[in-house]
Amino acid sequence: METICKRFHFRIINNCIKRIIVVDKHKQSFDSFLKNFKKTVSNLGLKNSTQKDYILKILYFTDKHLSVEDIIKIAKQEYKIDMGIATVYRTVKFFEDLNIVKSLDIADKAKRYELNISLHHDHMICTSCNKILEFNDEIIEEQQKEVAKNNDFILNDHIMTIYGLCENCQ
Amino acid sequence: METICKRFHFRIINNCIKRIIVVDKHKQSFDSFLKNFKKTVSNLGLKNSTQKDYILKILYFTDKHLSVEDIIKIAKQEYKIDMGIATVYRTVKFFEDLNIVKSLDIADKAKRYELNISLHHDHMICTSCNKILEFNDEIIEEQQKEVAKNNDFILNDHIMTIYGLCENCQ
DNA sequence: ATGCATGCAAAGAGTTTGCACCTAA
DNA sequence: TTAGGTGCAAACTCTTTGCATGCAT
Repeated sequence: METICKRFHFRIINNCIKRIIVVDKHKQSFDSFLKNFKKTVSNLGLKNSTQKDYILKILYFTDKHLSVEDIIKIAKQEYKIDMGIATVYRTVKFFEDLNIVKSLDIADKAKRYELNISLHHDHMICTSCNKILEFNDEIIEEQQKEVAKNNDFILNDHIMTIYGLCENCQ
Repeated sequence: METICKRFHFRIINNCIKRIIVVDKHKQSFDSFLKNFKKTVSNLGLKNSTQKDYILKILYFTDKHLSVEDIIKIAKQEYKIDMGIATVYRTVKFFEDLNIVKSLDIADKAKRYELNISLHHDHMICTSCNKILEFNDEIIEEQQKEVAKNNDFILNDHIMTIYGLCENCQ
């Protein structure tokens, strides 16, 4: 059972959703996303910058979970732009505050960042090759609400990460 | 529906299990646990030390998730022992390798450690007061296996953390 | 013109490592 | 006796901050 969800560029396999980012197809939606973002920044009384734009663009057009160093490297290689590390840290933090970016802790290593504009999903991390797979499972989502309710806890967010061996590393 | 599981010092509420560590009751079981641990260390051709013993004891007799600094503080206050920070880092890492300790990443802060000798459980963290509640939910556990299976992933471990507001902070 | 944003470098926080000394076996 | 353990300090990695300058509005 496999369906392709064109709208969100997700492939749905047995209730699990893997994100497939098809860069070119996003082009148009990115432009409007960026425009919208810039407006939000203005409305907050803050200033736009090419750095913010590029960091957003880099996060938008990747299927990976990037560290701050990754972002700087991509900016340099793909866009021939040098960005100060402090700027990138400040910007991803700002994006987190705006709730358009989520951070992900991977054992021992630097924090990684990803855009938070698609469906909520969780992660499977291969402990051998460090590959990150994404999934979304309705039953787990529902059951979490149940658990929170039973503990008088107001659920705002959650992280779920499965560690193991991916197909190739077994 | 509420049962008390005396053996493991857990209270079971609506399928959710909260750990209640009753320190005194553990006394006897700790002694045998420690004995067993020391034997394991010997069998590995490694050496025991009072530092290892105390770190194990501190982790055993707490219901909190301790950072390395916490462990040093408790050692000093409760047991009048000074331990080098490097020793504590090395020891908790060693415990992790032995699979008797698990580490827990909390946003932005130092890693926290807990013993891994009881039932598997996950965490709910209050974003207001930082309190950590533990829970275990069979449906979620099962569904994770399902997800892993559907993605050709061999599940070894997982982390699940719910963020929200606890009863008191709402 | 104003005030937020940037980049650099220095400072901080958390963790690891080298080394001389100590101690369990 | 000797291999591993410990504590100190230095090193390292990741992240934050202060400040002069740059740039969007």
